[in-house]
Amino acid sequence: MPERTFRKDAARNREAVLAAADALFARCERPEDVTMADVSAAAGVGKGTLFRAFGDRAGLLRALYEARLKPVRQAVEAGPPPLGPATPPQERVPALLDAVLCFKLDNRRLALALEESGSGSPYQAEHYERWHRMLQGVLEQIPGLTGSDFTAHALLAATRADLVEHLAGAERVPRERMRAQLTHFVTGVLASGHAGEE
Amino acid sequence: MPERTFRKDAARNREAVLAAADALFARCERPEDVTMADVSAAAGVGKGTLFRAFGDRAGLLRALYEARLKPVRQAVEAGPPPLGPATPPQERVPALLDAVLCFKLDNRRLALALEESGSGSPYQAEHYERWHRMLQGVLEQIPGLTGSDFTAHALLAATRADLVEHLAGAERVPRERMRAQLTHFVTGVLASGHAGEE
DNA sequence: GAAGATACGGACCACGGGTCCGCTTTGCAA
DNA sequence: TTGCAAAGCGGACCCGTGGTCCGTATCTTC
Repeated sequence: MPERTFRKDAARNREAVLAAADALFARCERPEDVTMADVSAAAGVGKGTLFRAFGDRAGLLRALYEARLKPVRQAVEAGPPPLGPATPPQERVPALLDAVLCFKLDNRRLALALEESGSGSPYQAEHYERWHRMLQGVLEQIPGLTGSDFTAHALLAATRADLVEHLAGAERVPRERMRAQLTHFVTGVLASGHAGEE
Repeated sequence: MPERTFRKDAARNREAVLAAADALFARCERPEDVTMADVSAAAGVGKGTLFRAFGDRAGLLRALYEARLKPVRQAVEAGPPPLGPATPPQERVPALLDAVLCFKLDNRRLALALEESGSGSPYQAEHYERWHRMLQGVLEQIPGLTGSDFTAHALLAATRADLVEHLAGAERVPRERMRAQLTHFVTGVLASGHAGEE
């Protein structure tokens, strides 16, 4: 099997960088003033090492994001209801979006950094594609609901990192209130398929 | 009145810069590779002039955007239905969002440039605030609809420049189809307030 | 037309992402 | 244990970009 074997020091440094970046992004105010040099310095590593390990800034962000996202992904792909695949669509869609929202609330700076510095639009990122496909798939199982492709985009747009950041930061909307509002909104969208039918 | 009087050459140069930037953004593929030096060169003007006239990159973008947006704003604030204030809310909300969408379709690159280079999140821009206030105000006139603040944000999020760009560019969704989908989505959201009442 | 204010413009600066290459470490094999 | 590629290291370096500065040119006013 072609699974590359990594040298011990390379692996150690990779972890150090990941940990340092994590800490820096958590602490900082705006993600763009965590510089690559900062990260490498905080990790006690040269810039060259950092760039060889992750390719570029976007690569580092992606790696961090993916690592943090892993538990959520697993819960969605093979976990118990209300996130897992056994959930009826009507319930699962709000649960999915709530999970996304919570994730972004818990990782505000990181999500922000990824979306804005992610080398172009966030819509090219594979993790966005994954969410979109998943959501669209579930939406399609809801009878009477049309335009699942656009609907999935629109619903995900309501959880964009910078919007979340704005609401949580500038408008000081408390976490639970925000979750309730999003859920209410999503539920409304799902119900709308049936609204005009009577 | 304290209305500063501008020197003739200053005014001329300002216009030249605006026109040049407009052309460059319209032509380019990705907005971030229109550089300030490019703009000043295309306008036949020094960089100093450009920066004195507009402050910084975001200032230039904002000025351009505002200029383009003016007709739409007027139509919204004092025009005939379905955009103007005389329109019943149920109709006006989709019309407003359709107008935003069309504007972003017609000015893809510019809107993109402004949202991503706009010195931080787009949610701090005053034009966003204006749209949001307006939309929220109209939403509040719709009986049975709650959470107008969040709903306004969520609906506007569905017209984000990079989403529009993604759909129009990568997914090749035709203009009319996109408008129809957005309108359908918006109408659904509005109807949802009444869905659970019977 | 002279004088003061205003604007011009391009050389210049700071800074951040990303590269390069001589040196070190590691891991395998004899 | 020792030898020796190969893999990895790291910080000096490069480059492009936004933004500044100031001597010079242009406008306005009297």
